[in-house]
Amino acid sequence: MSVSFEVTRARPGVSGGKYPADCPTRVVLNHVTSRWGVLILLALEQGSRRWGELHREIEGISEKMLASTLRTFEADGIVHREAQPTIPPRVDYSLTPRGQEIAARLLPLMDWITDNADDIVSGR
Amino acid sequence: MSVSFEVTRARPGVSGGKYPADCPTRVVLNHVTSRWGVLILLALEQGSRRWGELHREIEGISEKMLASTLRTFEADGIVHREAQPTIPPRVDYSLTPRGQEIAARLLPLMDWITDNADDIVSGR
DNA sequence: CTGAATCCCATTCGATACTG
DNA sequence: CAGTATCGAATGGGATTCAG
Repeated sequence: MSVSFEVTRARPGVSGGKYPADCPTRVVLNHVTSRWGVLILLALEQGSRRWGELHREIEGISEKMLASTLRTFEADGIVHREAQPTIPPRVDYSLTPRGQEIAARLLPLMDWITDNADDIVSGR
Repeated sequence: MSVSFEVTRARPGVSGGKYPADCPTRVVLNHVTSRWGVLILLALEQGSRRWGELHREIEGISEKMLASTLRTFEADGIVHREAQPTIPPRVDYSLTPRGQEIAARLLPLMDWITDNADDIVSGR
């Protein structure tokens, strides 16, 4: 299969490389690290969530940003959306396998931040 | 009314927790995942860099954002700034131990993104 | 209940020009 | 070289309204 290019810049992984502006990497990175992206992924990492649950759990997010971030992730194949055509409607969001891989790599970061945020913010 | 939450601590790491809007965690998370934060940290993870090197290596970043992101990280104790009072001036940036801990947790994420970005963006 | 659509303001971001 | 100053543009995000 012609091997996805080492072109993506003959680099040994990210380490050692540059960060071309036009790289798909940038797009995905921006989605994941978007203002609410990490929080949504971490919430879903703990299991499927309904719209309202996400809205409540992620304090401060507006309906607009929750909707648009979820749609972006759905298009990326990171989040799965399952709507039940009932009344009232019920929609569940969950991570796809791909989303789970990302979330798994986000957990160590968040745990570290959780442990150190107080010190950092208070200038220690 | 104080209410200094031990709440923030009462949880078993992030896993299982909520994400209070006023939590220092949010502040740090927003710094790290700011538009250029991750790229700067990963560039510095490979070693000390001069201003101009960072500017060249991180394609697309404006001088303004490079300056302000670096200052934020410096205030957080994540990046160390060392200026030599020479002419022309020379300023080196490097990760503090704290910054290295963060960067170490960013590498697995970036490596995964590097490996999968093409598929995601092209809709596979 | 789960959104989509619209309006509008605040903040962020980027390009350019300028300085020690 | 390493920034700062400024300004206009883009984006984020709140509030409200509407719909299935």
